[in-house]
Amino acid sequence: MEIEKAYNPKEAEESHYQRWETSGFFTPEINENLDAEPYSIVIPPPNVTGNLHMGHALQHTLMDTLVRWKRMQGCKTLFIVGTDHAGISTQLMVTRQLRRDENKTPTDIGRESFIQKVWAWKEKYGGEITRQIRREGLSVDWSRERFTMDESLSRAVREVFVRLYEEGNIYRGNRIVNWCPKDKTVLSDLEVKEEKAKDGKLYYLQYPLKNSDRKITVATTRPETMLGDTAVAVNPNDKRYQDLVGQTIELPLTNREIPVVADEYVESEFGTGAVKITPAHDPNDYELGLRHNLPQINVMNKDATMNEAAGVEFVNLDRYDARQLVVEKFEALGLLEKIEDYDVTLPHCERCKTVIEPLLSLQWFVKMDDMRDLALDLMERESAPRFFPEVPYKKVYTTWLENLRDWTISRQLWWGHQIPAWYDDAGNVYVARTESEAVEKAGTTDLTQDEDVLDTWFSSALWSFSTLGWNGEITETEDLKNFHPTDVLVTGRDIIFLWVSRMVMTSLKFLGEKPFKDVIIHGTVLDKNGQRMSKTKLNGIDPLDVFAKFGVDATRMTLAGSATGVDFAWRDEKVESYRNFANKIWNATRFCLLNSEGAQVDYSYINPQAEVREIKQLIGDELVDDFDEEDEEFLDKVEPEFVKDNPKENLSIADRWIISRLNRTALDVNKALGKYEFHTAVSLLYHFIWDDFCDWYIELVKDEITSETVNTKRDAARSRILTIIEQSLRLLHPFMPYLTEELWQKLPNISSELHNPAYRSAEQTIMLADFPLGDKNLIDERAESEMQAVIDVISKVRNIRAEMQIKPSDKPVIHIAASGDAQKIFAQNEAQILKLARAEGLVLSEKLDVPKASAKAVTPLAEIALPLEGLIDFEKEIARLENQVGKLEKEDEQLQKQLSNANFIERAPVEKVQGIRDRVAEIETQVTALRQNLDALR
RNA sequence: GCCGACUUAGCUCAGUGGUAGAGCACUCGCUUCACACGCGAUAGGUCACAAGUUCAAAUCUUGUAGUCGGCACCA
Repeated sequence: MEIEKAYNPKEAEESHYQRWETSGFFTPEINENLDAEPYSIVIPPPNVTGNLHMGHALQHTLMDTLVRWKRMQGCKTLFIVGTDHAGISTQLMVTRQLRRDENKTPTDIGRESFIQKVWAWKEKYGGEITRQIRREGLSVDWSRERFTMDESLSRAVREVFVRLYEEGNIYRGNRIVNWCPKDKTVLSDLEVKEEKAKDGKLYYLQYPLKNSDRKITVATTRPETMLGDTAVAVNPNDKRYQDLVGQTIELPLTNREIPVVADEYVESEFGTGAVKITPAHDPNDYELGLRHNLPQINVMNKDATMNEAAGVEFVNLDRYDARQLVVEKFEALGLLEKIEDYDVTLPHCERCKTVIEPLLSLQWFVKMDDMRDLALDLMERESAPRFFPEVPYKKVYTTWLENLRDWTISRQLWWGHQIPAWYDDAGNVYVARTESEAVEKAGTTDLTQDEDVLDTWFSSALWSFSTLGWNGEITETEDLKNFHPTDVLVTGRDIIFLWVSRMVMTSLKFLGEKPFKDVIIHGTVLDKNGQRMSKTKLNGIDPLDVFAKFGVDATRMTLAGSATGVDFAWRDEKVESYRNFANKIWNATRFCLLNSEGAQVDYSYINPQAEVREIKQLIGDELVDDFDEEDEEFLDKVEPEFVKDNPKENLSIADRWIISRLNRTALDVNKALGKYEFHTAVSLLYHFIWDDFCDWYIELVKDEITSETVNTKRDAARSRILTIIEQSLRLLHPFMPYLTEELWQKLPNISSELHNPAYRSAEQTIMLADFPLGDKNLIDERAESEMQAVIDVISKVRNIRAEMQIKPSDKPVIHIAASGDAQKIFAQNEAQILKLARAEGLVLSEKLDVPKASAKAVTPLAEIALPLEGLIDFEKEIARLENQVGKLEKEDEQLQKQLSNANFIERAPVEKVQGIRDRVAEIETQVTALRQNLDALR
């Protein structure tokens, strides 16, 4: 068989995905088992404008690993994929393109044609992210791909809106909101990021009192807002100002008069103890204004320039220019007391980084209280959803819910779900699922729909069930029945509030069940200096570059290999090591294939009992109707017939050892994945395959495998190693889909017969093979410890060889002194010991009888000596032995310290104490032997 | 201001109440017939610091320092 010397990821990556997809392997319908347990995950929908980044790659890898694992186990598996319309960023992108290509603004072309342009843009470029998802190898069901603005999903949005409105949980009102002057839309609190201002200043302005020489000083960071001041407030208990309460101020730069009011909100100790009140431009002032019936004067336009209410001198000035002018004018009037440097953190638009302007504005809001309580109850009652890692996210999530405030859901955009509210001439509002429903309610066709659209996250909040068909009108589908609640949500911590919690709330509210059982919060991939990757810092690592350089599978291993929930700095070296790992597997398989004549993949070669059981079952079925597997007598009767001379039963220590290790690994991998400890699974597989299988097992059986003598024994050995690699590939498949499929298809005797029973009629693929669960009965402690004894001997001899600088071509004789039982083990593995330790003879005895010029070593079960006449450097040998004695004695010292502690003997568990005593005895034996050797050398 | 996480070998990170682990880098040796993206053998750590709980602490508790993150407030 022709097989390349090195793994070429690109070839494998290009050849399998399309077949997987078109053969329907990704759809749940591929599962023929009617009773199969369902398993489902919805992908966090990436922005339709988006490009794949490392965060996606990480979460996608984790989800796909779980899905592939469960699918191989026979679950009816659904992995839902789709994209998010991403209101603001998509609108911005198309706006930019419109300006570049046609030098027009959205307003120039009008709402309808602009939206058409966005759809056209989406058709043309929106597929980029889905192409990249395919590249990652994700086993998502493309036949169920969704977009948040699909007709059914949009219907779901309107349904939810109408129902929340009708029960009074959605309302329209005037509130101080976060206004982005650049994007010209309102933002929710979660889309605002607080950042330190570079050179913040605090301005002290003096306001003269009417009919008095007195002035009252207020401090502000935003002097331009004074043009909209409608009061000055002081604390009622502040003696300095008590007499001024109720008096009138002549507000400079305006011809308005404003009152001094008293309010508990003002802290006397802070600043001057007097606060200027601008109800239209500050949330606290707004509240205070309501309490004191103050007018609200909006002095700004939507782009943060001043409006006419600010006065003729200021109109159309940008807010910062206006600030400058206000300060200059106060100075000219002699009313500028001072300017201090001041550290302020200012709210910024998360997307465009513009400083947010708090603005009084008429918007739509959701009252969250009812839904919040549903989510909190769920956590209280069922501890659901379960967060991984639980600390700190369970608390973060709960605390946020407890302090939840109303959600601003309207956005001044055109791209998105237009708010299903219509107004008649009189300004009456009709909220309805459709325009005709609104017309019916209003009794007139003369209606105008609300111009605004909904926050993108409003539709995302419905994602877990809207993708499965729920839209209010349709509330029951096969998919909903089978796959909701979904099993696990995998996402970043930045959207726990924006998305995770809102999905929980809407799902509980509208379906009466949670959207998912578990939530995995993955870590953040940082750059190699531990900095967050960002577009502005240009330190981002493009997953596609990494794919091209090291392969998709190596990248996936790197990502899955990081501990769940923990941030980690990106290292190309790490991917490189998994690239090497891929190559290692490639070559191990290559070796097996180069020696595969007469061999086949057949599980009974590594688990003869499975075959025995199967045959017994067969015979049993023929002999008696109600064959009972537990019927020992019966079993014994049928056994000898076919067990005799079965080559599959001829297992060496090494065979039993690797089978034991394989099953242990399989058990542990399943256990780790069950706890979402991907990194544990990765590490188990890495070390089983590289260390146990490649470094030891292949070497141990190499001579037998490559033997030119054709016989059943050789073929059995070949079948065995092939089957072990086949099982290993299955275990690895959820992590490294391309490599494992590529190799699996090359193995002899591969067929759908190896599939999980649920997929027997599907075209052959490793992704539907039965995932090895591991068999406890095949764990062979004895084989493991016996193999360890052999490995110890080989390692010690290798150590002597290296330290004594013995040429590879020099082949000494190994003398081993050991107990009779141990001698038997070494005798059974003589050929392997000689080969791997590069020796030409093995002498076994109770006691060593070797010349003085010998190098020696001890293992727990054996004393080893290599007669090295003429090769031995006595000085070096003494140093080497002393080094070993030193290590053992250091350990002995620590253990003795424990044993000399009476409390330890008394209180520590008996087996612990005994374990230490045993170890001490072992050390003593070894030290004695080594010392005798030292004495002999001196 | 409140809450939280992290600090382990040169680097990046696992780990855990009972003798410190990996990958990479380093040192030495190897054209050993799957693989130099390899093989073999070493070396390297008072597990941030201090106190406490315990027979036993790198692991639990408290405090300190540094790093990072979330939330709130900001006249």
